[in-house]
Amino acid sequence: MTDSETALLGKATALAGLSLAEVAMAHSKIVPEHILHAKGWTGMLLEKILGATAGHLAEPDFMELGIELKTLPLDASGLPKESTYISIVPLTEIGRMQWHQSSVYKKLKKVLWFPVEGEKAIPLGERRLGMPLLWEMDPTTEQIIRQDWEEFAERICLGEIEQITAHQGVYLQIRPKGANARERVTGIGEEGNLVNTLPRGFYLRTACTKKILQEHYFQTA
DNA sequence: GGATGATCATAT
DNA sequence: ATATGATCATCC
Repeated sequence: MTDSETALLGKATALAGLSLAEVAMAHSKIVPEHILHAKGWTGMLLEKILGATAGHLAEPDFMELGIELKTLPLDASGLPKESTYISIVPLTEIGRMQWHQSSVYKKLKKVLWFPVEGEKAIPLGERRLGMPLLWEMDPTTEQIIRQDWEEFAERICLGEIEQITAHQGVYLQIRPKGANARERVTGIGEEGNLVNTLPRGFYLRTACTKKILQEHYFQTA
């Protein structure tokens, strides 16, 4: 591990066990009353505290380190509660891209996973942070995600975006990603023409994050 | 109860 | 307008 990686992991590890209220107070932030109107608050808080730099770019949060920060909401059993948003699907360009150029690869290559209590019964401020994990995508996982991505890329450039549902993909899935169902962006139609369609995002299924947690937080035989 | 499709807030 | 941060609400 490089010095800057060690420093980042150290800063993150120092937060483990703290409640979001404690973390927020230490940084003069107010905990929102209702998470319904503050869905991304935890992730943005940690980005700010840890010094993420990428902003809205299609690059990892810590660009110089190539590390993406992801909070991981856990249920009462300590398993991931939700899928993880990765990036927007570049509908008109994905056909000309290679796996290693994709934002999915760039963002998942190295991830600082930050588990956080995610049960709705726990008020946002009382939710505690878990022990962060600096994770590097292993060849087995990459193979699965890469195959998912390449299948999606092929279907999208063949104009099949409207036929893709969240059911496709082993670890990766494509779901709508926008303000609402009336949003429109440019995509590729069935005749190879440009059409208006819903914006889509890549998401990582809990099947993948469950496995990551299993392999790194639990005793294995 | 889990997953899918829809939605909410913010930054630039 | 489009990206980021995600969780909600409903269906199965």
